Amino acid sequence: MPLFALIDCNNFFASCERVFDPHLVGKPVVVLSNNDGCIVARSNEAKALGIPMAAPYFQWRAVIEQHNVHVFSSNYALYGDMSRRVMDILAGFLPEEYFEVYSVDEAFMNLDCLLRGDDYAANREKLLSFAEEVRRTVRQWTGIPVSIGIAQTKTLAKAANRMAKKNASANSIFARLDEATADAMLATMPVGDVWGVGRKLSEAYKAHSITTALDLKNAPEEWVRKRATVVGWRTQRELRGVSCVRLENTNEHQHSILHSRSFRHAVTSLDQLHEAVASFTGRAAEKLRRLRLVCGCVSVSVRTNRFSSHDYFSNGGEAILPFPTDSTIDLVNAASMLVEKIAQEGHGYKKASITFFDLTPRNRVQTDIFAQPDTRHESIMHVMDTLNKRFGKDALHLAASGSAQTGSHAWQGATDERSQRYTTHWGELKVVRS
DNA sequence: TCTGGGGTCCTAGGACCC
DNA sequence: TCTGGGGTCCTAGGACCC
Repeated sequence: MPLFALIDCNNFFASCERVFDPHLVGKPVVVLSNNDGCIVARSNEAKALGIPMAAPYFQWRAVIEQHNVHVFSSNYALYGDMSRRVMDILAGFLPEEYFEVYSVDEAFMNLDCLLRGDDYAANREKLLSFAEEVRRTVRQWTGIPVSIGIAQTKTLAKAANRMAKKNASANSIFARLDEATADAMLATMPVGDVWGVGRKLSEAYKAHSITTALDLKNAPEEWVRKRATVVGWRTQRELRGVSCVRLENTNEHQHSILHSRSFRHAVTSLDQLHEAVASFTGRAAEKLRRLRLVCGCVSVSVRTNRFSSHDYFSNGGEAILPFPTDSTIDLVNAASMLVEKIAQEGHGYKKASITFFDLTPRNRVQTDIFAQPDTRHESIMHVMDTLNKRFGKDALHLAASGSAQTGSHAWQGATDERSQRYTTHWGELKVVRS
C-alpha cells in the first residue's frame, strides 16, 4: 500500500516575516504580491478578520488599518532562501527518491518504507512519531511551523493536511489509515477544497448536488469521467484511496520560464515598453542560465488594464530562434522584434510578459551547420552573471533595458513595505544589539 | 489612484498521412 | 443519388495548482 505525507508550511510568507520579528507572533500579518497589489499570505489572525486569499489590497485597506494588521511587501529573496532551508531539512529524512518538492512551501514524502506488517496500531504510532520529529526539527532549525497530513494518496494527504491545520488538537499532524476516519473527514470538506477541483469544476459539481468531498467520492464514476474528463476521474479515484498521482521525478527539467510584471503606472510610450520587455527578458535569461538550459522559442505578450471595461487591448506573439540559446543578447533581440510586431501606439499598457519555451539542457544541444551561435556571447554572459552576483542585480545589463538608476520608469513597481533580506544580503543582516 | 506571478497538464479540433 | 476509416501530430486555450 502506498502512503504519502504532505508537509506544508503554515502561512508560509507570513511565518517567514515572524521568524525575524517575533513581536509579530499572535498579531495579524499579511504579505502582498508585487506592486503591493494583492494579499497573498495571511497569518491565522488575519484570516480570522475575514481577509480572503488573493484579495486586492486597496479593497481591504480600511479593515487592515482598523485592526492594526502588519503589512509586508513581498520579499522573495527571503522566502526563497527560507524555503530552501526547510526543503533541505525535509530532504534529510528520506532517500532522495522518496521526496518531492511540490511548491515553495510544500513537499510530498513517500512513507511506504516506514510501514511494517499489518499491525494497524503499531504503524499508526510509527507514522505519528516520525511526523512529529519532522515537525519539531523544521520548527527548531528554521522557526517555520509546518503541518503534516498522511494518507494513501496525494489527494487524501492534502485533505489530511487541511484537517491537521483546522483541528488544533491534532497537533498539526493528521494521519489516517482506515476508511471510516477518511469518510468522516471528507464529509466536512467542501468539494471546492479538494486538490484538483477548482472554481469551474466546483460549480459544475454543486449543480449536481455534489457539495462535499465525500459526495464526490461516492458520485457515479461514469458521470464524473464524462463531465470532468480523466483529470476529475483521477481525483475521484484518489479520494477512494486508489493512488493515481505518483511522486514526481525531479530529474526532469522544467518546460517553460516566464517573467511577467504589472506596471505601477500605465505605459504609453513604446520605447518604455521595449525597455520593460528587455529588462524582463534579462531576468528570465538569468534564470535560464542558472538552470543550465537553453531556449528555442520566445513568446511575448502585452496588455492594457483588464479591469477597465473600455478599449481593452491585448496582443502576443512568438518567435522560433535560429538556434537554441541562453544569451541575453540574442533573447532580447528576439523579444524586441516581437514587441515591434505586437504593440500598437495609443494604448496605456499595464502588463507585459515574456516566456521561454522549448527548453533543453545546455549540454544536449543539437548544433546546426547553417545557424551558429556567436561564441563570444558565452563569455559575455559569464561576465554579466558574475558581476551581477557580486555587485547586485542589474549592476551590468543591456542598454536596451534602460537605466533603472534614473528612477523614471513608469513600469517599475514599488514595494514600500519590504522587510530586510536577512539571510541573503550582508547589508541587511538582523541586528541583535547595536 | 490601487486588482500578482510562475508554472503544469489536458482537450478539442484541424491538418495531414495512407 | 452516393463521398471511409484509422491514425499521428500540432496548437490554442482552458483549468488547475501554489
